[in-house]
Amino acid sequence: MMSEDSIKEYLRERALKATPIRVGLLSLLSERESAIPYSEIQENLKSFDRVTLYRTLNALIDGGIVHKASTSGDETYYALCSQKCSKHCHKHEHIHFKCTACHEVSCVHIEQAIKISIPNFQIEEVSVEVKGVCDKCCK
Amino acid sequence: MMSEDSIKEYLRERALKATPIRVGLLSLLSERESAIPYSEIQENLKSFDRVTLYRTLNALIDGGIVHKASTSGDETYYALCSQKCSKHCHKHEHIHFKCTACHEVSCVHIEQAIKISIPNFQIEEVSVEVKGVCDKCCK
DNA sequence: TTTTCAAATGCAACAATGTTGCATCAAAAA
DNA sequence: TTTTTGATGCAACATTGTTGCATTTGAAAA
Repeated sequence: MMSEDSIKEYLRERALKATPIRVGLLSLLSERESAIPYSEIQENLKSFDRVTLYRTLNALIDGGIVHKASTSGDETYYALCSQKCSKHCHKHEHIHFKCTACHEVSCVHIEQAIKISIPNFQIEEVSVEVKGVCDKCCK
Repeated sequence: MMSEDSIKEYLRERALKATPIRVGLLSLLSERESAIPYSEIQENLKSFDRVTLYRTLNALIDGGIVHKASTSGDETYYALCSQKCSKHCHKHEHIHFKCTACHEVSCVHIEQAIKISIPNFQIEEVSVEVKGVCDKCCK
């Protein structure tokens, strides 16, 4: 959860103008712990043009503020990056977990690094998506 | 690489009629080692209706014969399942590797199982997608 | 505060992707 | 060969995503 002022400051730090749709998108993403599907973002920001929303999402992904999560399903989910990401370095040391019960997608930070090596292959990026039942639904 | 006859037999084993588009799709997928992007499949099978292709892909995925690979990029890739998959159990003990040089997507079988555990979460399925440079392009 | 200007927006038009209903056709079994 | 269930093709539609361009606006300079 971020205040409007801190969102604006955050945007300016990244050389992005603090426009209403950007502030709206970041508010939405920051007040939720889980990643949010595109359709829900669209619903929440439907006062803005659809094209503008696409451009906003791309601009914020480009700026290292937002990332796509769980693209393997039908819908694309979006979530805030940890503040360590930059324009040219989207590093996510977490996995995306999609709960098959509540359908929430969350970014789970894991202790052990995932290391994969394949002979003669040069690994640049590993993304892991896990499906199952989350702690809330396991109760 | 599978013969037309073995493809037909394979389909019937799974209670799927051996129609021309299904045989065509499976021929295409089996004569290639890597996963194939939708656009290329579409191009190869353009004599068939676009709708029929979608239904064919879904039917074969449903039947445990084909799976989607590397959905996180822009395009969906498709590949043959190992013959162990069934209608209700798509188990893939491999990762999807997308080469950033040649853009080929391949299913790489890895020795060590990927085990991920998160406290209080029940894990059902783990999918791993790796980007980097493949052995052919590393030379 | 007002001016300035690059960047962001909204709109129109388009392209690609994916889905549904329905009449017709064909694969596989009787 | 006939039958029948499931697959196909076509039309129409829905969603997702993109591009060009005129207009507006955020933020910095005057």
